Amino acid sequence: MENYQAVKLSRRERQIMDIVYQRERASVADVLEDLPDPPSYSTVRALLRILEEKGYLTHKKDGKRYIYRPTQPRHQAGRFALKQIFQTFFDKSIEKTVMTLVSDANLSDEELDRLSQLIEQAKKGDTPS
Amino acid sequence: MENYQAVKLSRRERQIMDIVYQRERASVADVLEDLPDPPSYSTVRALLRILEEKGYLTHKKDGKRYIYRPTQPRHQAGRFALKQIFQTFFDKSIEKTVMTLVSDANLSDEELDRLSQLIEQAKKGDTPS
DNA sequence: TTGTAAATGCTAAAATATTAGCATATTATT
DNA sequence: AATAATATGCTAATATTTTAGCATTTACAA
Repeated sequence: MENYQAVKLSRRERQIMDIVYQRERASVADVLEDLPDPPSYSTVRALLRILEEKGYLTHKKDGKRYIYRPTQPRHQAGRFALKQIFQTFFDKSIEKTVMTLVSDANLSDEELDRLSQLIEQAKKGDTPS
Repeated sequence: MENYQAVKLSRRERQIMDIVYQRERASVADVLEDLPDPPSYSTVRALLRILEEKGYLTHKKDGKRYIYRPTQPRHQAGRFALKQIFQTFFDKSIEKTVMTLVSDANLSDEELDRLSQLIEQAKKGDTPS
C-alpha cells in the first residue's frame, strides 16, 4: 500500500486529500465545496480519479454518485503529518510541539485532567529513553 | 506580509520551504542536499528566487553566496501548520492531537515532568473553556 | 418505459511548475 | 591583475498539473 506522503502530491492533490481526510469521506460536490479558489466540477472529478489511480483514495457508489475515502487510515496519516511538523518546525522535539499545542489551546479542566492522567501513565508504563 | 500557507504552494516550493524552516537558514547547496529526488542546482535557484518574489523568503549575501531565511518566524509557521493538522486529522481536537503525540513519543521522565508542570500551570492560570 | 436530472468517463487544450544551460558576477588565490 | 572556482541572472524548453467540455451512464419519477 502506498503511503500518504504529502511531499509527493501536487498542490490541488494535497488540498483534496486534506478535505477527504477532514470529512472522512466525500463526494465530488463535497470536495468542491471545501476547495479554496474552487475549480470546476470536472476538475475535481479528474483529480479524484488521479488520486485513486495513485492509490491514495478509493470510492464506492452511493446511489448514482461516488463516495471517496482515503485508503490509509486517518490516524496513521495524522501521525505521519505530525512527524513532518515537529521535524520541520520544532527541532524534532515532540516535547516542544506538545508545549506549543497546550500553551495555545486553552483547554478545559477536563481535557487537562485527561492529559495529566495520560502523562502519569506514560511515566509508569514506559521505558524512559 | 504574506502568510506561509502550504496550501498555496507547489510541490517543490513546499519541499523547499520545509527544508529552509528545518535548517532556519540555507544556501542553495543546502537545499539541494536535502531535497528528495534532487533536481538541478539551477532549478533550486529558480525556486528560491520565486519563493522570495512571493514573499516567503529573503536572502542576504554571505561571501559570494546567498543565504535564505523564511520571512515568517518559525514558531508562527509551526503553529499554523499544527492547526492545519489537528483540523484535518484529529477532529479539530487539540487534546486528541496531544494524546497521539505523547502516546507515540516515548518521552523521557524529564520531559514528562516538564509537561506535567506545564499542564498544572494551565490548570491554574487559564480560564477553562 | 421513457424522460430528465445529475452523475461519471474520457480526451485534449491551457496554464503553471519545473528544469537546463549559457552569460555574467564575485571571491579568493597566486 | 590574471585565473580558477563557485556563485547568481536570466531565458526559453519541457514536463506536469489543472482545466473544460462533450459523450455516456445511472437513478428515479412520471
